[in-house]
Amino acid sequence: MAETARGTESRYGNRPTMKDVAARAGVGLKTVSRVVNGESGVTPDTERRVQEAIEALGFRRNDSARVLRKGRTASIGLVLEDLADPFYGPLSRAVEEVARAHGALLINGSSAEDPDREQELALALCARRVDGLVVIPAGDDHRYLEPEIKAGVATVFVDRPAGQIEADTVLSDNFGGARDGVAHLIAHGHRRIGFIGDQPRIHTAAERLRGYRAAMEDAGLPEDEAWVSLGTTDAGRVRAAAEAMLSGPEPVTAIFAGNNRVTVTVVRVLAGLSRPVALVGFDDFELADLLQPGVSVIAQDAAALGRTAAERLFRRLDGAQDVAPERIELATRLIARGSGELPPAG
Amino acid sequence: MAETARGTESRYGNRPTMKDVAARAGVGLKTVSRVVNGESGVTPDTERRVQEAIEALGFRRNDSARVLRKGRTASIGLVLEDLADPFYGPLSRAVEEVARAHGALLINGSSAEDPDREQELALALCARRVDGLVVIPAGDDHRYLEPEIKAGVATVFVDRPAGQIEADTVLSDNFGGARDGVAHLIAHGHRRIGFIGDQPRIHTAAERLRGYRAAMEDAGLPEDEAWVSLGTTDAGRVRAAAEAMLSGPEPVTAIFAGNNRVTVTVVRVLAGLSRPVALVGFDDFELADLLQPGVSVIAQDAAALGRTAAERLFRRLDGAQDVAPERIELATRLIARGSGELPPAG
DNA sequence: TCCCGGGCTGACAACGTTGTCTAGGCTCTA
DNA sequence: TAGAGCCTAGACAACGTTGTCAGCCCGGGA
Repeated sequence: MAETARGTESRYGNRPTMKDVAARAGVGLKTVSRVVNGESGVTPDTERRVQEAIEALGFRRNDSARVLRKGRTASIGLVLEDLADPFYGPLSRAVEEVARAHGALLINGSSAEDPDREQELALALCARRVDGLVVIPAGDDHRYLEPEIKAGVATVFVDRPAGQIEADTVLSDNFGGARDGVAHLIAHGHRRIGFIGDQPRIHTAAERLRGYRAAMEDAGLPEDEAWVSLGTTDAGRVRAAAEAMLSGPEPVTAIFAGNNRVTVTVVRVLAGLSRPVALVGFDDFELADLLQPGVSVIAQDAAALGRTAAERLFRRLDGAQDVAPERIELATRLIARGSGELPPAG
Repeated sequence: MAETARGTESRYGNRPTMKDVAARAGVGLKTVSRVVNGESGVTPDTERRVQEAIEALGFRRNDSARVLRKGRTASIGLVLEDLADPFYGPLSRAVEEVARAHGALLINGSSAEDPDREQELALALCARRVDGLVVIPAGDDHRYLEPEIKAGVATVFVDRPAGQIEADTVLSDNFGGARDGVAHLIAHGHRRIGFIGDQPRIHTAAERLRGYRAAMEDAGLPEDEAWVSLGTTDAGRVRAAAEAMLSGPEPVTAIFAGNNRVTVTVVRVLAGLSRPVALVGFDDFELADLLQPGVSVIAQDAAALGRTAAERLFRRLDGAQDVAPERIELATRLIARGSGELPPAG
């Protein structure tokens, strides 16, 4: 414990470096570098000696030093809301696959829907000198990223638009999707339709509400304050909102749920009811088809969002710096499974 | 376009460095470093001048250089199977939270259940000099990590044990969980019980099969080759397996599903059947309670697995290097929702 | 025999930061 | 007023790698 194996090739507790490998192989530092990087111009015999030394010492190149020297990290950052959310898993995975195809690693962090945390995370990633950044915004002011973008950090926003700055953005057609979903309910005879959504400061929530309103207006239906409820998506709040709009003298006969978490809670509430209430939810979810009745949804393709964003990002990294920022909108798809086709009860 | 703003404070296209900030503020390099790191010993006036220069130039410290100098990256790596799998989302998030509490970032990658890719990823993370590594093994030989561990990379394996090396491991009680689940079916009168699981080379799959066999044996029940099916968890394979054991002269009256993906497919198969078949699945999943009947499961706590592993890792990083590797096993929990309590039909 | 060219190889600086050490100016006390 | 001591500030080396450049050796041609 007192006497450690110090001073043979490398200091105890420290990793061997190319210098150590070079010393052991009896060659120059640069030759080791050449072998490690598979550069040409090394005789087979020298290469073998170096390889042996690498094996013997358990050498592994220090990428921090490499990055410092080369300027590129071959890694990109992903700032999302919550890795545990089933919507972001596939999105994240899609980004990772594209990154992998470009030889880059993915560093990610969850903002937990907190703008300060988003900023902290994004800037920490910039300090690591990620080559690019994919951001699912929690806040609505991204001017803090301007110096970074100017300095060459390719940045793409996904799922929600950037605030106060111009940048590439990949979105689902939240407005159109919600409008289609509500129109679907209207087509099945509903006139009193509730909307339960996320907090209005969140772009997707606002857009979906706008879609709901557009569909109601298109159909010449009145709107009732009591039919719209916005707020956090925790089960308690959503349950209360649903129960409120389902009671009273003129209860809604159908509900449009603003996202997957809301939908699930609404399904639970409706399961406890005796009369049928129609439901369409935004976002698809596993097993939606197995419930009784199957839950009709507006599906968005999370993987496609991630893939599109990441591809856009690497296109910029591969030279298209001066292309103007673009806003890409992906279509949504109505999947009818039964719950949206129930006729109005009562 | 030809004449760029070169040579004022920093080269065009490159980020400003502390040197640039120092020049602009008219102070020494080290003073900038002090300000950036909030060290003491700088007069308020000097600090203000430096801060102004930082703002003006949009300076952000280069953490690569910092890491090179300091030796610690304040980041840990997570190698898992598939970020898009609903089981790994919460696990990953839990690891991230612990990392965040220790001021570290999380770099992660999916192995896609491919041992070579797992190794490639893990070693790439080591080259980045992550301080520690959380690994959900895809392969069964991890000797390739020995030099890294020896060099000080704290490593913890989760969900499945390390192969061929001694290392900290955090597992669920797969054997006990499966045994309890099958015993639950037996207690409700079943004698012909099927087992559909993942590939036997995967540790969890093997353990769960062992649990199934133990429960059958404990109850003195015979075992039939035709009741056990192991293989990939894609829907086609699982569907075929389920249909096979549900047909013939002596069909099973209950099925134990080896993981969440299998369970979901089995639920689909059973939904198409006229007679009731009992089911218990390993892994809980959202909405299991809303299906008809509710799906009984053996639940493991993915977040607890991740949290426990990450805490173990940081305890090592915080000085407990010489503690012997430990194997921690977390209990599972039977959640009865109806599908496991169906009596044998026919 | 000398010179030239090409293939290998290594010395050295640089990337941007932090730790160490020293210098200079100030205050405080005798 | 001189000396001690503290506080602020900057010069410099080092972290481990890669790019540049120069040197060596060997073979071939004149």
